Amino acid sequence: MGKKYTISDIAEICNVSKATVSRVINNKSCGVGEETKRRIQKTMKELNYRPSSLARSVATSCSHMIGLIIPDVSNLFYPSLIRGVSDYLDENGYSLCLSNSDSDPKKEKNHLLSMVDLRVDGVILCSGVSNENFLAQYRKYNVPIVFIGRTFDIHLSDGSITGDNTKGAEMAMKHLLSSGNRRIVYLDGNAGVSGAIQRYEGYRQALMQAGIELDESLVHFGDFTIEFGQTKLEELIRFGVKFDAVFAGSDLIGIGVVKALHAAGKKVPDEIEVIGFDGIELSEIFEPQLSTVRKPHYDMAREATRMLLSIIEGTAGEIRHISVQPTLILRNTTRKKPISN
Amino acid sequence: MGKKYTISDIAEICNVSKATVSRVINNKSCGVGEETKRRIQKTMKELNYRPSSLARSVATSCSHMIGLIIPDVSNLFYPSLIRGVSDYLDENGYSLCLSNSDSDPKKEKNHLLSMVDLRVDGVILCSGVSNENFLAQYRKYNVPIVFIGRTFDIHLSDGSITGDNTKGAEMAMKHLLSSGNRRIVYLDGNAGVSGAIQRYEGYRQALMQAGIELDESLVHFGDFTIEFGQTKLEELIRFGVKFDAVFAGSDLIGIGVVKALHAAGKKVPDEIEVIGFDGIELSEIFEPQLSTVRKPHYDMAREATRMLLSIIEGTAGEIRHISVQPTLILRNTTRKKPISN
DNA sequence: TTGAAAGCGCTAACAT
DNA sequence: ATGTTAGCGCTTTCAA
Repeated sequence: MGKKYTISDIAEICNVSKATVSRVINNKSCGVGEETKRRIQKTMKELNYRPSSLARSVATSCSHMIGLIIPDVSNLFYPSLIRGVSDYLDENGYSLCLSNSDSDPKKEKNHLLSMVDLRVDGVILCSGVSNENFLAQYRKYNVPIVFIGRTFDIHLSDGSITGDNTKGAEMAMKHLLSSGNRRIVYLDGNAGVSGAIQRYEGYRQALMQAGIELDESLVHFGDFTIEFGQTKLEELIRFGVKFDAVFAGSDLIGIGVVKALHAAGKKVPDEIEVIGFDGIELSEIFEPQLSTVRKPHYDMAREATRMLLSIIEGTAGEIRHISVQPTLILRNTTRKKPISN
Repeated sequence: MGKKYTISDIAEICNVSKATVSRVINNKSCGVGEETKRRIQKTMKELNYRPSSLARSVATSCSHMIGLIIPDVSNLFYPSLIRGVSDYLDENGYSLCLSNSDSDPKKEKNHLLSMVDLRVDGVILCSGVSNENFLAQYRKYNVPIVFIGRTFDIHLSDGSITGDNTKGAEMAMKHLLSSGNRRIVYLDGNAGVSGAIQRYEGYRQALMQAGIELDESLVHFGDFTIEFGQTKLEELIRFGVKFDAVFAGSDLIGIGVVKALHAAGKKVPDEIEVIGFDGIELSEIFEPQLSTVRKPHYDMAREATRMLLSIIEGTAGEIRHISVQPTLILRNTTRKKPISN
């Protein structure tokens, strides 16, 4: 009891060759007699025989495993993204190998290499932080890779999908500007990250179009956390910086901002308006519900996975570098209702 | 460029046998001359050669992969748990295969079977919903399995770790009772789940000890979501049910409760006190911060993983079914400060 | 419809 | 210190 049967055992028991058993395992349409087929299936079931994916993988050099590397599962930003990948893989018979990079280039590199060791059929890299040098090297391993949420040189991946951060930032800023705000604080995560760079661009452009000069004392970069939003805003308040709204580069930062505002006795949105970015679940759960610029993470993740699998399976079409338009969600940290259109 | 080298290629190029290359790959302490070793390492590096974990897995029948099955990554409850597993695996050179069961026995079963196909070295099942029958069957496959957060017959797993839900519920209830509440609503997730059953027991006992008769109209089971907490509480309010506190079987439910209370214009905690369960990150982020009964998920996950690996590696000690004591965290949805002790 | 044989990339005795 | 040989569990020609 509990013995691990192999294809040879089944073959022997059924008085057929391994090849025949293999055929029914992969239910090759033709090539196996009905009776034989039934007999083999029966004993496989009876013996609780399960073909080893591992062995088939080495035989076919195709593992049906996909690697997903994200900064941190426990960051409230990623779960829906993972779920998108996981669901699409499930629906297509692939397994998911997950690892956390903590946005540390060294860890990211190691995990990326682990994935090639594991012979995954492809990998999805989220918000990668590797330097382009290593990524270029990585291509040597010939494992298809797609990026989510990070813009790199187009040759570094087989595909990518990101939100249009510049456009999103512009939307948020235009809204804030349109309700009369002039001094708008802008807080964002790591300054070097493409998303932040692009949002900064949107921030600048919106200001410029409104004829407002950019005040450096209002823009600050830190990381994508509640803590950063909270402490940085407390700091600004403490220093007596004047402002009438804040645009945050992530919902987490935005929530930190609201917390700081509350703690300081400022009414949101009556005195200060705030808009976040991303549209994570938490932005809707938190009270007051955060106005934000939403990117459809779950769907983006599915799409990225679809791209990857189509590349792997050689059925890939053309447009492989996608930028999706975010949408402005006005909730309770902004005053106006959505502008009709 | 981009060719996939194998151990044979390396052997050939270095004029040695595969065995020798294998030795340096696994850096067997003895058995390889210094010079040969360097030479082999050099060409491995130059050619970007990476040994196939897959192939080694079939050769050694040990994959260094662990399967983790959870209900839903995107449920705010699981991320820290996953992170605990992932971290411990990382530290020990194992890979993680993740899948979502959606608490659906059928999916759970399929994923469990996928894991044996993948020949993972062991699996961790979170809040499993399979019937004990299947779980008993599953043992036939001889893959070590540990449970987190669900109590099953001890023979169904090689180990398990759960919070002491009964005790936790009692703690919450005693606190609520001690501040004068008599009519305490109790909302929990799926009635069939062991956690809920145990908490119900704690609820009953606390009431009994306080000499209060259990009022069935105050207890309701649904699922572990904000929506359930919210809609059920709205319902109770609408029906005019009288109560002065609520104990929720999960933080998510608790937050839903607070939302409903706010919407109904009830002051929390002044008019109604509420205590949640679990101690997820959100309970601390949400405003008002939720009082709760915390279980150390991250550490529990690490411990479960430690148990699993020690079983796999045959270094397992004894106590394999652990129940951890939760702690009462009093925050802003309860009136009193912690009772000194 | 079925089988024999070679091969996938690696490890592990057992020799030398 | 190194090589030979036989596997690990499966797939895949090529024949029959």
